[in-house]
Amino acid sequence: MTESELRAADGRVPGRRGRATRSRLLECTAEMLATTSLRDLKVIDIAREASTSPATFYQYFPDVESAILVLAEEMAVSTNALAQHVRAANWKGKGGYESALALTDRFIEFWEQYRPVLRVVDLATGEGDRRFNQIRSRMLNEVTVALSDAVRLAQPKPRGDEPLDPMATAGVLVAMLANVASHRYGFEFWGIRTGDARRSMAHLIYWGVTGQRPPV
Amino acid sequence: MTESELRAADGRVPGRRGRATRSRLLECTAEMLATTSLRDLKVIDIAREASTSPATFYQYFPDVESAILVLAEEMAVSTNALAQHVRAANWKGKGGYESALALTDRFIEFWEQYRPVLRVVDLATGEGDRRFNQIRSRMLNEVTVALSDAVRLAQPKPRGDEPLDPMATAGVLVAMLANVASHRYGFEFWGIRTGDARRSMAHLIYWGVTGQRPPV
DNA sequence: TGTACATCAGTGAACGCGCGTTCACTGATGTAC
DNA sequence: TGTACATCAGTGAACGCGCGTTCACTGATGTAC
Repeated sequence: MTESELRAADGRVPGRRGRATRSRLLECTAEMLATTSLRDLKVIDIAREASTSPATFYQYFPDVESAILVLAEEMAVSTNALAQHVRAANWKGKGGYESALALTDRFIEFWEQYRPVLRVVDLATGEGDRRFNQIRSRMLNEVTVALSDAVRLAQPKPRGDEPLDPMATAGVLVAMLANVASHRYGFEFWGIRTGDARRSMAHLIYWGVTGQRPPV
Repeated sequence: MTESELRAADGRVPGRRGRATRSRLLECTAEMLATTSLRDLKVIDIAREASTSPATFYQYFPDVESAILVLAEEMAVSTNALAQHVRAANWKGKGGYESALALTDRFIEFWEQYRPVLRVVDLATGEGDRRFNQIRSRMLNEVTVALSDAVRLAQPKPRGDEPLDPMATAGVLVAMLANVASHRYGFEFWGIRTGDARRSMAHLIYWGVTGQRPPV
């Protein structure tokens, strides 16, 4: 286990050239996923697209899902940017509302960038695939925890009964962001303008985090 | 077009027996979908489950997706219960918070009931399938419009600048409900208790609808 | 109530495509001296 | 700098499974008289 070296299917340790081919295959997988359903994404096509042969694909990945899993892991790593953004944000007063708007934008950008991979992650998660499920959990967990810290700090002391659970509130807000981001098209279809959805989200985030009415 | 009669593949008009077989196939499709991914759901298996033959399946549906489409349409019809629930709700004071809690519960129940079909609807929508996309839009639209009416009525007159767009706020809230409902398992995984998520959602709904802080 | 005919319903068995997958091989690259 | 050998990398071509799909047929049900 000490050696977590990359290995080709037949046990070879890939050199420069091999690794280049492998990442070309990953790129092509990502590209094709943008225009093709997982169901219709065939090893042969990916290989052709990467101007190589199916046999080569199998040298690096046991199947298409495994290649996407690698892409998903790469994506998961880059969520820490979102989390850092949340941690760096200021949640007081007008600045807080700006932070909420900015977070909304970042989320939507992120989703846009990884839309095809996210599609598969969601699909596989829904079907009970453990590996994708873990990636999904891990990747959203970091942002959610960061946001829950913000909630914990910004929330006023409970006036009445028991306060809300910060992690629950953060989780719900992240769920909101995630779903709006992934169904933007549906919003437009209903005649909701992106700007309006953005402001509604920012309001809800501000409410959720601070417990206060936003300074419009 | 006047005759929108059900027709079997070869043009026959199904009688009692035929319609019974058809709905048995639908039932089995729904059942199997609960434990099988769309990818692995084969005509042969559905047919076997319904103790009939693949040839019979093709008598009533051109393929598996089409059968699921029928199930999705049935589901879409039953969303009007959700919409009616929203319309019947009272959003003032303590009762308003109760309404928010109740709506949350209804949503989660609904999602639980149709989880397998919703999975496919989301998947197909994500992949750009028009038919499923339309069903999704239609089914969420009714609730969203109902909720936007509530927002319009309950929202205080704009103090400062421009008010939020009610439809946008409603859409965002519905997105939140939908995503939390479909990823309940993920919440538990993070150690968030269902009760806490429920309260956080109700708070956000109350905020979104009334623009006021909830009466804890 | 019974018989004959028409139509509805279901299916066994087979065909064939398409794709996943593999293997024995050729070609490319690297390195030792 | 050149040559030989080892290892890395890539692939053509084929095999075969599994499934979608169909067709010609048998069986069931309904109805007319």
